[in-house]
Amino acid sequence: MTNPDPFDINCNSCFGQCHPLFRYLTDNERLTISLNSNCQAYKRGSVIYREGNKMRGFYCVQSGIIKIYKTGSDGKKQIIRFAEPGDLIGYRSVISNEPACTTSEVIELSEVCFIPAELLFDLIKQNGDFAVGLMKLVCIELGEANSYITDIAQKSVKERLSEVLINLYHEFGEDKQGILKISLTREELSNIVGTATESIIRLLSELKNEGMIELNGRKIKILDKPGLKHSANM
Amino acid sequence: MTNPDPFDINCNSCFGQCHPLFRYLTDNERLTISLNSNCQAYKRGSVIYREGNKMRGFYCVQSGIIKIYKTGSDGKKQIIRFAEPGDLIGYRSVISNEPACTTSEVIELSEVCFIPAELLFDLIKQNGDFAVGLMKLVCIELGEANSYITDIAQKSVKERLSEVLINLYHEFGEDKQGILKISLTREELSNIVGTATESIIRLLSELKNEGMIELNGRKIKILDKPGLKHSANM
DNA sequence: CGGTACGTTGAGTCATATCAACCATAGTGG
DNA sequence: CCACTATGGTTGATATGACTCAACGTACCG
Repeated sequence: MTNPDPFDINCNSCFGQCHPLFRYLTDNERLTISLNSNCQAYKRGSVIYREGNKMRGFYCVQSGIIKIYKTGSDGKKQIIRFAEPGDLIGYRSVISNEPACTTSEVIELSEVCFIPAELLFDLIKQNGDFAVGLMKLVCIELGEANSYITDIAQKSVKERLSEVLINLYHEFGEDKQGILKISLTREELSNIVGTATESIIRLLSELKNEGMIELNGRKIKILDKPGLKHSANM
Repeated sequence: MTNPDPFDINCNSCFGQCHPLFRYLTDNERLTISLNSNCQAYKRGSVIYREGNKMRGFYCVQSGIIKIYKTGSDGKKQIIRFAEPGDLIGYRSVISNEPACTTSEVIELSEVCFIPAELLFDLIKQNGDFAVGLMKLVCIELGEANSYITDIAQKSVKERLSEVLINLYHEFGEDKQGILKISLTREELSNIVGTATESIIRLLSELKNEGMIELNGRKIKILDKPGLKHSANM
């Protein structure tokens, strides 16, 4: 339950790393944002915003990895997605004007830039290309959510785990030794797949025995991508 | 596999019944739309657009009920949501510029108005209030999808069925005799809950025996709303 | 009158959750 | 420096929710 305090950082070069969306902005708009935004670093375990919070703005991720999850009625976490450098988080609740429907918690040391809500609305209204771009972003996320619903409802736990591993590979890639760059606990994996931790452990070692993956603690190496995809029924 | 042809209808008064979103439009914008849109009626079983289709525009529902579903890798349908009078369908794929990720099929005789994609983009760029309103719509849908993911991943089939019944009540209401206005086959219910048809049948009669609901073929009457909510773990 | 779609019930099986015990590791405070 | 505690990982045994398969009933429709 530790929740380390964030700390201010210097972020002159914010927009360099930011979402391609910001390319649509005029110099003037960019200036307004950099005058009104506020960058902070958060350590692993920090919560950037919590389910139920009223959102006064949204965030742009400069570095690190963040998990976005919902808490079910029995307290179990369900990871909805991850945010990486360039991603925006929290904008959904800002726009829909609802309390945050998810919690976002840092997995790897992250630098995050806060941008107040009013600026977001101004940009949407002033800059049509930005509006279309942002809307495209939400629509893609919605499409992914729809697929996720179908998968969870219809696939077996093993199929889902295989699919999750493939997705993590596509999203985060692997290092020189072929190890998945994102490192998750078994529990976090179970919170993505939507199952018990023990099931994840058993199925991971099944996949290992089938030669699909190699395991070394939290380090996961995918050995047989086509095999895994097949196992995921993709 | 029948797919009755749609037929043209007169739709002078389209915008009267349309989504509140359209209130943001100027008279001029409204005129442009009514000159370029095209209303048709579709019978039960008709498919308005099919998963994988390239979308040349989106639709505004004037009357009727439409189910929006995805087909899983084994061919099983997963109903994502329903569309009612005033709802927009198909806009997600238009904006994200992807092929349709769902199929929309008519459940009850529907009048539907087609609006070409270019007009949508023009409106977003020209009319800031419209842009914000539409974005709000997508964001709310995304929030609902996130809840759905969590529910399907964590709740039992019976909890989900109870919740679906409550949701159908809120969305469609009941007639004078207290019977849910939307009438679904057991299979359609199973395609919402994400389970086997037989399970739905058994659980419906369990809920009946517990005094939660009354059954008469497809007619479902909710007797004990608080009880159902409790059974849904809401 | 036969066909087709829908609904129901029973029996058997299997995937997955749950419960419990145990080990490894690392951080903490006295 | 050591005992203590928390966290994460693993394994086995057991229970059960939910699916599958199969048979049959029912109703409507051309």
